[in-house]
Amino acid sequence: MARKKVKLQWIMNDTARRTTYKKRVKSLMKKAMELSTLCGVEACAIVYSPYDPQPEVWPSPMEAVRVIGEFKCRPDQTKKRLDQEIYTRERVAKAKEQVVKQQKKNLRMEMENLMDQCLAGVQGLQHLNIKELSDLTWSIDDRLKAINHQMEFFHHPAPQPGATAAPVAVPVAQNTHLEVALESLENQILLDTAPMPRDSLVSVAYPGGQDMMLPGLYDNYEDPSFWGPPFFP
Amino acid sequence: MARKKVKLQWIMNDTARRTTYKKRVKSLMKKAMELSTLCGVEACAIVYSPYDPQPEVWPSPMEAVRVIGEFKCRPDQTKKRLDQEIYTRERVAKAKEQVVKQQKKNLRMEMENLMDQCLAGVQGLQHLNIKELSDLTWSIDDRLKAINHQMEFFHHPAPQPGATAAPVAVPVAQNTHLEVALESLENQILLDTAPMPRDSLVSVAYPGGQDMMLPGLYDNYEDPSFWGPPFFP
DNA sequence: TAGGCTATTGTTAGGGC
DNA sequence: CGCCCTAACAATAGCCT
Repeated sequence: MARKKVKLQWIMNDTARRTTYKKRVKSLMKKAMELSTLCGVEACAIVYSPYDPQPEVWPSPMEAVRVIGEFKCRPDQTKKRLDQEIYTRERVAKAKEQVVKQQKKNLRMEMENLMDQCLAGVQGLQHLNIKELSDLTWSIDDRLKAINHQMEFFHHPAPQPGATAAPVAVPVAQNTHLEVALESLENQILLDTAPMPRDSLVSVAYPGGQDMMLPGLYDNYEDPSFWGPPFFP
Repeated sequence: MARKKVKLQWIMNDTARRTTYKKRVKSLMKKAMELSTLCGVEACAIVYSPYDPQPEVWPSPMEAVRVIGEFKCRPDQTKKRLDQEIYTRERVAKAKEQVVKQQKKNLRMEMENLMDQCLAGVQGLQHLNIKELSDLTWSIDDRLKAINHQMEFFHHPAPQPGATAAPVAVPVAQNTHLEVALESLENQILLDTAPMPRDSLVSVAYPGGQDMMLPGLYDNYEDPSFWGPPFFP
């Protein structure tokens, strides 16, 4: 019995995932058939799965290809919508890349500052009194906290500034702060770009209440003034 | 409140159809999204409707085109499946055409017989006694019944033998006997052809219990022996 | 693995506004 | 038309075989 409401996320358990797939894909096709019959509309649905060499297709491979062809070849607004989508997608990708880049830059700068301070401290260690030593320790501790704060956005990945962008290829149950922020950024752009905002995008939640600041929708994310380190003198 | 279980057929009422469409297409896209998320599979869904100049597409026009392209270009079994489907479809179309053709032929022959009998009756009317007159009337009546019986398969269309095939373009609530028979024939062929019969086609019901005989799966439906008039001397 | 079962959640037809 | 509501209907998660 459906004891609990399942969360909308990738099902880890293999057999459960397969079972759910089999049930749901069948339902989906049925729903498509019902919609087409009840409302007299043309429709098609295609699902690729690792459980079958052939994709699941409704109403038939031929019909699907025909329907899609009609959709692809339409020269009017559909074409424009496609171009618009390509444009938006590129814009989102570019913005995301800039966000990640700047985030890494922040991290690197803070680590360099920390190293500088450590180096200075070590070099002048013999000349410091207890008070100065304590201050140095606290200062270094602050820098460490700042670094940790920055690193939180990357969560799991190694804190090396030169590392590639978090390659979270496998589905994860818990998104990193960076991922959440990127998603929020994408939603902002989509909302700004879309002529008619979709319902699913209207409510842009910000889980976890992180304080990573997202820029407004400006065109050049290269400008570091948008990303100025909030805690650097 | 959903007081009654709706029948799976085209909704006549315009506003109700539109409302149902709006609700169901939204649900369909949601289901597609859930399936894709839960099971980590690629999927797309496209619905054309008269209620919107643009088709409803999930997950996006671009993705849909990409997914379809992948499906279309696959050279292996998918291609074979397409060819197989084309072959089957042609076979079904040919069989259906032959059925309609023969049905019309039957109708025409019966009408000609009726006319012959009427003509003979009229010409020899003055020589007939009461008994012969009664027999003639009953005979003509039988022929009329036979014609009506044949015409039942066409139901609404004009009974002219030269008329084009029943052009039931608009959705109808009640299928004609001919349509039901043709559907049954199609299902027979699909069952016979399909390597793995689909669940939805296994139960080929024959609503109304009509007595129109469907041929077995032979290759030449032209042979009138399969369609020999059941009530001709 | 695939079906069958059922408690539970999800969908939606029909109304009202 | 679109939106909200609710009861009736449908889908399905988790078990079991």
